[in-house]
Amino acid sequence: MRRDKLEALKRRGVSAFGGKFEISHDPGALKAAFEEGLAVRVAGRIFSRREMGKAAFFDIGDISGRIQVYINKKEVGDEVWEMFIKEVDIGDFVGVIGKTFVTKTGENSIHAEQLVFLGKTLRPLPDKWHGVADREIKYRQRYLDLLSNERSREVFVTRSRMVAEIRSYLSQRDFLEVETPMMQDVAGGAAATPFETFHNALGMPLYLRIAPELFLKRLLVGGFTRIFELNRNFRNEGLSRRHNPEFTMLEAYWAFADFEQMADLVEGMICHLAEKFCGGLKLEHKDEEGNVTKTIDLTRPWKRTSYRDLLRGVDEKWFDYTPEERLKRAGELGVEIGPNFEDYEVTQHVFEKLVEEKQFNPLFVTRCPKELVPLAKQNPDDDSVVDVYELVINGQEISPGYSELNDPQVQRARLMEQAGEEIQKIDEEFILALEHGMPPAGGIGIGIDRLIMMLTGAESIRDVVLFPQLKKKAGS
RNA sequence: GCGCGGGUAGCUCAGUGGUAGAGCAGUUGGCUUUUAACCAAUUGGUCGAGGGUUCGACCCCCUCCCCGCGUACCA
Repeated sequence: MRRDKLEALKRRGVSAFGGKFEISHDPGALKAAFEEGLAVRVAGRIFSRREMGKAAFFDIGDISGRIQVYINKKEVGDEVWEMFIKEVDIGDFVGVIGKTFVTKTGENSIHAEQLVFLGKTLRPLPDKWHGVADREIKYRQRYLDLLSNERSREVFVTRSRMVAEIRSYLSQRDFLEVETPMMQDVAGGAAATPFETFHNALGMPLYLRIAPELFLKRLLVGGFTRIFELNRNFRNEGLSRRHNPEFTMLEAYWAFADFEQMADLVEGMICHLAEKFCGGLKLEHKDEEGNVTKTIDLTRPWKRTSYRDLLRGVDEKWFDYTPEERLKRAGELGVEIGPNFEDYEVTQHVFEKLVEEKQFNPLFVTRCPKELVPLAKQNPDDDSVVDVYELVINGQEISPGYSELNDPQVQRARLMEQAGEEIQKIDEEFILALEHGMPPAGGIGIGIDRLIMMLTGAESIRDVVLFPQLKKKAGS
């Protein structure tokens, strides 16, 4: 049907897929800063049309927004009018040359003097009122979601602006953005299963990075003092509402700082984003009907509490129990424990289920057990804990921050302890770098996707990642 | 991986062991200030795939595929 119109356009001497068209305004920008009587040239896709015999209204737009156009037969001429009626469909691209005006009903619009055809759409757009509701279509064909759901457009435009703002926030504080390898010989810096690939010319396996940490620290050794990297990490693990196999991570390192300065930096940055993009520090998450389901209060200063105190809040005698008693108590508290859990892992699971997942307002968890964080410095007064924070907001870990471990001998020992059961191999090149001297430093990581979820009120990571990973459909 | 829910027209959704439905989109006609335009008519289906039960299956049973939620894995 629409293909027939391609032929009709050709007969009319009109290029079905258009070309250059100079514009004076983006549709949304024109609508936002409307001024009457302006000569304008606007291009966009037609999203709806209302015909009335010899005149019509239609809406054109793009990611910037939409604006209404008025067109009538007498002014554009019979030829263009006939093309508009017979060959132009919802979804097609057109250019409009005309003047801005306000309709009887008060709608800021463009009065078309000329209409230029700029591109044919061979398939119909989704329902104009409901948009795309099918999750699978939203994720597999994100373009249809963006075209038909205002909310999705908002989230992704906001994400883009927030990421740009993070970069500018850090560069204003003299942090330099750097790029380190995504393909690594040893996938270090975290404990996660990596994706494996193979380099033919070098004849060696390579791993997609699970974290940039060990390379960023090499740069501290090399004399950089304030650096960050904001890019993708890859982890070959399960998918969930909070996990996508590739996700965006910010890591920043600051020489001669410690984890508390890093906490201040992160607190300041997240509050800045909330004030700039979310209208303040009280965030409301809403369901599809617009009812408030959750409120997150980012008012400063954010609480800083030790890991052990938080667990004592669950059970004040938690650390007085024997490991066997803790295992039993975890069961009583309804926390499922795997078969070969170490004692600290039992405690960590109780922490995750009964503290982390219930914590919506920001909380810096400090003095975490050293087993959990082998790349951080031990506390000088109690070497069973490390000088770190784990920032929890919205029931999720949003950001860890460390006083970075820079003693190569201790670092090797700590990684060896860890490597026992984990697959992690020691990155000898990293240890070698540390032996050349890494300055004391603070470091942070921020899971950007989860941060965006928290700030935009998205329930699933798939709603803040443009193309989330899905299973390949049979036959496609 | 396991458990629960889902897959019906391009989109949003109803539906029943006995001829497959609505709204929007599309098509045709009418209408020169509409905005979920309106009025009239009309086209459109592998009911996720395959097998089974039945006189008859979109519906019941089995297997598989995909999506969602939960769970497991996850510094």
